[in-house]
Amino acid sequence: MNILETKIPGSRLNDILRRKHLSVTDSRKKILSLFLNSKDALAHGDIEKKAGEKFDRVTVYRTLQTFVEKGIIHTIPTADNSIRYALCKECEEGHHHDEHVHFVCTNCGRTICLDDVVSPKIELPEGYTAQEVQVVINGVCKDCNHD
Amino acid sequence: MNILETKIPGSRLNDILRRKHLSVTDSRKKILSLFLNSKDALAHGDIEKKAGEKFDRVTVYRTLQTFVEKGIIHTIPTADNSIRYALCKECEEGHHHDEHVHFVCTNCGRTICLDDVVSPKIELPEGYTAQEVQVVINGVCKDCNHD
DNA sequence: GTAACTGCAAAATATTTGCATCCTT
DNA sequence: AAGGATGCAAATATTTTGCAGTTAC
Repeated sequence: MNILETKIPGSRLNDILRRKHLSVTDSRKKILSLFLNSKDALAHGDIEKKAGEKFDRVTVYRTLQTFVEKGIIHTIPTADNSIRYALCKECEEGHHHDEHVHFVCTNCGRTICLDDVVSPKIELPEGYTAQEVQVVINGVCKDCNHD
Repeated sequence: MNILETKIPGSRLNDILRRKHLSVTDSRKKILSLFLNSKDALAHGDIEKKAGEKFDRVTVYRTLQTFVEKGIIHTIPTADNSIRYALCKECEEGHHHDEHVHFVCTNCGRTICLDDVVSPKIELPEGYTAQEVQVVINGVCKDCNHD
């Protein structure tokens, strides 16, 4: 079985899946490699396109759901309907906390994890307790600002 | 024409719509009154339910879209697929800036605008410029913490 | 060999569009 | 009266479900 045109060694894909007690299959390796090779967050549609005709649409849905449940990827809410998914540094190490800032470029449309920018502490009104803080910043990304 | 079981005076509904150069219709008044009467953000489905069988599903879609375009309501991205809409204090005054924090209760599921909690300034990496900062906090709300 | 995963078909949902009719201004 | 808004029908798009066949372990 080949490693599906990627820079990511197959062993690494295996490791990540195994660590999450998932069986290693072509579709999971392929989809995981898409995330590992992408700097940006991916929407369901992106994954279908990038994976080619190789996998059933339903398999993509199920794989993404499994990955989210196992903490391999996380969802990023965006103002337009399209949920995006991203695998981030922290997630790879096994402990899932996506308390970093997400950036959506209004020019190129890319959604980017800013792993190094941590969500700020926010004072909540009396009675509210926070579990998770999601920050999505819309603006112009590095690449687009160069033009 | 009656004012559709609401605490909001019809004149106020008219004013808001007129100010946005929208013609005053039953569906718009009804949907606007739902927002004015609700402390929480509403999803498309909520609105259909609360409006009863009175309006066509398509009208709800079109009305929400119009309201967003005119800045009467704004969208709140959430991690689950469901976009929610809310009319906030600032919006009523005509200038649309939703730079406040949104709170999603993991217990009761409500989405709440915390109008008084302002989004923090966030240091971005070199090259990135911010236009809008969306903050969504998941946690337990005031009401649910009382139990 | 067994449990888990995939693909296919189809159902269930959600959203968009076109057009004739009705309502607001 | 004219333009805009609505409702209905239907086209699309999206997501979920059931099940039989296949694959990983």
